[in-house]
Amino acid sequence: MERYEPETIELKWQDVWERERAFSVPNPGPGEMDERHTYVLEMLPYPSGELHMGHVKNYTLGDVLAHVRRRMGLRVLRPMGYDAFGLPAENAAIREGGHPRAVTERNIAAIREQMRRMGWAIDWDREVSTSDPSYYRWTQWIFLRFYEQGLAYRKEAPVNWCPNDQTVLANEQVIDGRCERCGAEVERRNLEQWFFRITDYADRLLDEMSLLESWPEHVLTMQRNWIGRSEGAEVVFRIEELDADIPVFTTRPDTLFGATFFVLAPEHPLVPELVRGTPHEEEVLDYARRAAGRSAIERADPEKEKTGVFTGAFVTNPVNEQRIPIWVADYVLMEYGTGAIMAVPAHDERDFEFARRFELPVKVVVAPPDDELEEGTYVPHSEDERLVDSAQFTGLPAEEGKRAIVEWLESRGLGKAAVSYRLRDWLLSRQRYWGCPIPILYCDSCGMVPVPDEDLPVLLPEVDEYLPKGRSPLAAAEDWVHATCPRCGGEAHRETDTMDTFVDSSWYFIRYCDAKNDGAPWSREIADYWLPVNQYIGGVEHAILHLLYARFFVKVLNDLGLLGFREPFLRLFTQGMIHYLGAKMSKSKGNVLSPDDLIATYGADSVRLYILYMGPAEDDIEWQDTGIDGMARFLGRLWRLGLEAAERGPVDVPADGPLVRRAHAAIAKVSDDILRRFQFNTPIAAVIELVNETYHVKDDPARAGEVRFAAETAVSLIQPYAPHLSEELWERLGRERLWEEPWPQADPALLERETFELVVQVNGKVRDRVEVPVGLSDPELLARAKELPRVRAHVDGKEIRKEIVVPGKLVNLVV
RNA sequence: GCCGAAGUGGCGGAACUGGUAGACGCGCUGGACUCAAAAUCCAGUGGGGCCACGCCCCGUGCGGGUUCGAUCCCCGCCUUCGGCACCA
Repeated sequence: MERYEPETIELKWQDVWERERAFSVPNPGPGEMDERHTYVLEMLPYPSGELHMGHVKNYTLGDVLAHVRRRMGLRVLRPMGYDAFGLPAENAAIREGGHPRAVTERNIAAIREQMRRMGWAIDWDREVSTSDPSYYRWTQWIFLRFYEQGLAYRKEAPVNWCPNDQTVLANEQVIDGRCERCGAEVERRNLEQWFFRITDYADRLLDEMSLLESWPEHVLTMQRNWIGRSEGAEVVFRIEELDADIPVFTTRPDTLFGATFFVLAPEHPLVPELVRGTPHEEEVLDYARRAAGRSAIERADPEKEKTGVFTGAFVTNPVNEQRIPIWVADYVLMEYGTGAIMAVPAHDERDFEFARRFELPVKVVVAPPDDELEEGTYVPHSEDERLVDSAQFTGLPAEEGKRAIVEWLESRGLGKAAVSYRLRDWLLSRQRYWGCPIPILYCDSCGMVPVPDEDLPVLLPEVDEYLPKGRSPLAAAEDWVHATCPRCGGEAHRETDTMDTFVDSSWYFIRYCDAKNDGAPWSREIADYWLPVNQYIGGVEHAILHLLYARFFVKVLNDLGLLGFREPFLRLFTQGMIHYLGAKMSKSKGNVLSPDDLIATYGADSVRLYILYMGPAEDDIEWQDTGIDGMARFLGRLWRLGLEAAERGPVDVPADGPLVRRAHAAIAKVSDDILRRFQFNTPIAAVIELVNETYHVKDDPARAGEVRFAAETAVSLIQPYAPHLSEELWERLGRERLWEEPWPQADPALLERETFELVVQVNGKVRDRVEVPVGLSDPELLARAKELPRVRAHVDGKEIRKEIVVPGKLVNLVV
């Protein structure tokens, strides 16, 4: 018999699919706008190298889903593109040596070939690359719309600087004080940079989570933590000496009477003023300078003892007119709240630690009712606490106390209820070459001027030296930098920073809908037809970064009237990572598996099957070298089964029979697992079982019809996983175009059973099983159970105290 | 420290709504075919015990609880992984 040779079959069908543009899905025409459709999207790859096993898993998952949904009769959008601008691609170019464009194009070509070789059913007519002028023209266009709304702005602020990548980073790109991409310790620098006002959308990013259909709870939690909304109050403290008011943010206005000192962040702008000409000036400024020089990691070290200096100045607590000393300490962060705090050591662990170190008073103002007050100690938060020693508020429960004190402050103009967020505005400018130019001009007389829409795209200039050097390499392109002001016609120069790559990827899923449109980024009608994405699939590493940014973009674009929906991704699935030899795969560890090698050895179908068979798709899993052998063996079995059925020729398929019923059970199981449970490993096991059972009776001539039906069903069900082999067998079985064949339907009548195995327990322990007809009454089932000898051995001579019958399943006798 | 997820054979995992624990695959053992090997096919495979071809006991991280019945629900621990972390 002809051997199963994956490579021959796979190349053949890949050619067919490409020739026929088999998976291209045109946009609906005017009369088709109500057609049933779905958008299956996987996160697009960075072309910073070739595809790795994580991509293989990601895109195979999406592929299975897209195949099944298409065969269910839906119009399925399943596009692909490349996140080609940005640090990953540029660093790859520097590593490999070569111009970023050349290296990126080479990587894209390699990835495209790998995708083709995996047999993924992609609509290649919508392919998009974010570094292509036809794409980034619209990234710039969107930027200008944000700019017009005041949502893109420039300001000087302390920012994160990566000394290795020689650029600033967004907060989201700093992990434990280190650069997300290269691991270098980031530095603080005061620089003028471009920001997106994502903080304006903080509440909507939280509240509109309710519009999502299905996101993993841990991703929502991560986003909530990242946004970090806290409710409290802003309270104004007065510095008489400077005739100035300093607001602080607190979540505990109920502890206001317990404020015994006050702390400013070292970077607080009032610090120099406060100490000018005083004996404390030198010491305080010196402390502020040293704090500025410390890295974020050093400053946040929880082991470190708290440091600080007294300024010699005092503020007045608005609730009791008490004057409390002002300190400067680096445990107060300039970026959060107002950069100043009221310190309540009795009710805040950090303030308590500081108070002990510098021998400052500790005053308890909130405590459980019967607590014996011990002054000078830390009193942790408790459920039933009430205010003590707090003038007219004494005795109120803490929650009521908060409200009452805030009201009192508001009525006197000394404070107000306030909300604070951990989220910062998104720093989007980068001092790197390989990115989307920011379409802004600086005119000597008009100031900052946006590039008019009709002048887009602002093309990325060619430069000789694109290596990072701390300021944008674009500045070296002098001809490009020099421009004419579109307003006054005078001299102007271009913004030379480029955009963060996450800007590019915040709207690519919209462009896919209308990828060839050169008059607009998309047609709203088309975008509203396909979007929001019904199923998004990708790695959990983007839980905050990309997924938060894309949600923000869609909300803004919705406000601008450019989109008719507010959330981009209704359902999100985060796949687990693939480990190899006990660790995450990485080049430095030398434990990288190459998809190409695996395809060469086993064929794409076996790789596709095994990557999903290994375990639940959301779990991290360990790749086992021998595991894939099982998939190759299974496909070999199915191959022989199919060929033998094909050779036997057409036979009548009986309407019923044990194997026919098994096949229908498999249809039900596979469909339910994929479509309802989103579980991709167990369907494979179900088809393997069907094939094994069929294999055992394949040579029985009396059952040829059943065997044929079971074999065809197995081929059809495994098509989303192993499309090449399935297509080949389908053709040899005298059929064609399995990828367009309607998804099989299980006949409910054939899923019904005439008998079932009744489990009989005594005291909850299984003692016997017996095959009985479906539909017996409870007393009949009990009677059957009690007849069984093994049951009698445990029951005879004892009194049956209770009888439990679970219809269709089991009987439990309690003695 | 706070928040979240997970712990099941030699291994990856299955058990969907509280109802047969270990589906399916890997590995391993024995057998068939073969001069031999590969491939393929068949059978077995959680641990222990015995009056051993059938039955008994134990068994889903640990200790309790609820229930006729718990991998599943509740309480308390342990371990691992992930996120946040001087955020006032």
